[in-house]
Amino acid sequence: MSTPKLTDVARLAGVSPATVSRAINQPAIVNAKTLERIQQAIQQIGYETNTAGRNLRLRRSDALLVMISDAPSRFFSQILMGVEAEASEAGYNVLVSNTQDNPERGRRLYASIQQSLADGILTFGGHNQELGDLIKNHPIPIVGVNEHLEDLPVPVTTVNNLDASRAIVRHLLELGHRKIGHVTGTTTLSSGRDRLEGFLSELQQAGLAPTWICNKHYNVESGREAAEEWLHLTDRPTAVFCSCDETAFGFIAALQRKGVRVPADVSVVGFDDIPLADHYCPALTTIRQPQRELGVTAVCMLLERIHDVEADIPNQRLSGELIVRESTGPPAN
Amino acid sequence: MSTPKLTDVARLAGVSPATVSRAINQPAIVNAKTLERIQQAIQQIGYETNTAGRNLRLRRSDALLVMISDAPSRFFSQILMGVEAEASEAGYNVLVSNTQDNPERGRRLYASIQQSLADGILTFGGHNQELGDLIKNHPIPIVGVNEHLEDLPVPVTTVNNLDASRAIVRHLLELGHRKIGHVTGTTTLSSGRDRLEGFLSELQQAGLAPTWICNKHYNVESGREAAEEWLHLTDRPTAVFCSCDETAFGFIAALQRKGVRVPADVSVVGFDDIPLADHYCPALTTIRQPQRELGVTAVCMLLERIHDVEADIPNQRLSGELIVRESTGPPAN
DNA sequence: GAAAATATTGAAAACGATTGCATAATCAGC
DNA sequence: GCTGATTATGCAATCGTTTTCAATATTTTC
Repeated sequence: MSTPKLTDVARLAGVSPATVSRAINQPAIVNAKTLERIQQAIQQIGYETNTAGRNLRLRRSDALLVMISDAPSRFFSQILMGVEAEASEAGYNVLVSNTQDNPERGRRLYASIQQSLADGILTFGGHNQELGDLIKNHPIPIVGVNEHLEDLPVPVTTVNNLDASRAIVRHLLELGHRKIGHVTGTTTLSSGRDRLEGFLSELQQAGLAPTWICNKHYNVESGREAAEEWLHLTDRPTAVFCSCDETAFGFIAALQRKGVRVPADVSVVGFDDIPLADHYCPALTTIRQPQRELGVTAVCMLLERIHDVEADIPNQRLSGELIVRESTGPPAN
Repeated sequence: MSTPKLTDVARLAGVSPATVSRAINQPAIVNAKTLERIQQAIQQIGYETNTAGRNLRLRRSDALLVMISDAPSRFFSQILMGVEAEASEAGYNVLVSNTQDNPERGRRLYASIQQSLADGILTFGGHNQELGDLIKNHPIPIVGVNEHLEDLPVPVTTVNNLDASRAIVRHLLELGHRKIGHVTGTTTLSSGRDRLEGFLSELQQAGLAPTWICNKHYNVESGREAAEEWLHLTDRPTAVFCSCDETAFGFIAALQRKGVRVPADVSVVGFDDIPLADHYCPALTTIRQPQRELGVTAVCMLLERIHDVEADIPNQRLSGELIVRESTGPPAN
């Protein structure tokens, strides 16, 4: 009466449970005639494999855990779509959990593996502290997304922040800018540091020093705050590289409110290419990140790692693409 | 040598597995002295409950499945945070899966319940077709988020789209507008229809007819397209209610590009209050949706339903709040 | 201090699926 | 028609927990 199980199928098809199991998992090795009878029985009573039973026996979960930090990542959902697609393609389920930046919760998440609740972990953003000790003791399949996990032997997939930032600076130099500023992202994250470093190194290569560096975070408020600062500068940069699109929007909006025009008075570049970037006024010059692909790549790496925890998987750097739109132009002078 | 199990704890503590299990799940009924010995043993060997074994025995999964459609919902990740928080509070895990608008995949998702992979389903957006037959045969714990599932006995949590839309129209009327237009959302979704209906009914109550109705979808492109149309109107509305913030942004940006000023030339209202709304130029008048709370409420309803599938759970309508900012003002005349 | 009540524990049977080993059935070759 | 190889199936153990039922130990009550 309740949900049908393997035994029920077996009885109906007149075979042993073992044969039914084989019919499902290795159809090739069971007699064609028998196979058909079993499949019919399965259809007839609407049998579905019970995951708990299967997981128990196989000692695995076919589930992936997505670790995130409370602040919804800038384009978390986009990446998640990539993750979901690739994982489900490979027959895995996707669990989402949130550490809420609480080390204890991070530890419990890690325990999911031991609990055979998940076979591997994808971690968004730097979760170093909570993972450090754990990973050193017992290597578990884990892959980082977007951010490097310092000092931890964890393979990571990111966009090439260094190159992308250099491309931005080069673009601004080509437009004729010589006084260039940067509103940083969160520099406790590797992406924030890399974007800053790319910015500095490309400037240096051109024999220039940064005109303005404003230490902020990846969000809209930072853009507004940066705009306040910019307005009070005596020697204003003619172009500003904001470390993400949201920050750029906050920056531009705050300036526009004070009558400063973009790009006539100051050029602004973002990073990420969120959907709105193309529809802002002015449309935003930015770096397009392969968001979905980041998710897909991460899952591929994780699956490899699950297959062999010791596998030496190199970090994947996907390249971002500079998209030139309306927010950048020649300096005013 | 491998991961420790209940038996190992039992041996170490010198008790039977049964007692260990009780020590974990109902500590009150086990002798204080024994309890402590067991807890020490658990600590010592680092025992973690194996979920598969537990799920098999208990015939449940402690997992929730979040169904989504491919297009990342406008603020999917925000709601997801609410879901995750509430679910983990209640000891549930959260699975994310994507039907990709494929009925077959929807069916398989549903099967997750039978597979004891998840105890209940949260569905974002209308997944009627794929669920219709299934739900009628076997009632399963399922709750809808954001959108009503037509003709299906599925409890739903949404924002009160009707009232919110009325509030918008009232706000515009108070400002003196008499020629008001609406760019609809996806009207195959209940939210799109409700927002339209609220718009119409409030106008009617004021003895007015809508000046312009533009049938679009929930995205930025729709806003741009609507702007094209608006520019070609002979009798232009002085205020436009866009069905979501993104659409409003697309609309405003496209107008600004043609030299039309907001709100001087036309007032624009959005819906959702995404983070950028407050930092756009002009800052957007919109409806604040309790995104996180939507997630929390949905989980509460689902848990009730899991507890008793037959439970009669009323739909929850959370109220949105009109946030007046800079994008609306008196008509130009 | 004995009987009755209560508090703790253990033995063993599930939960549902998979698989090594052994057996039975089929087939090829001579 | 017999031998040996091959193909199909079944038996039974196992994965790690939980829980019923019964047994034992500890109190309480009169």
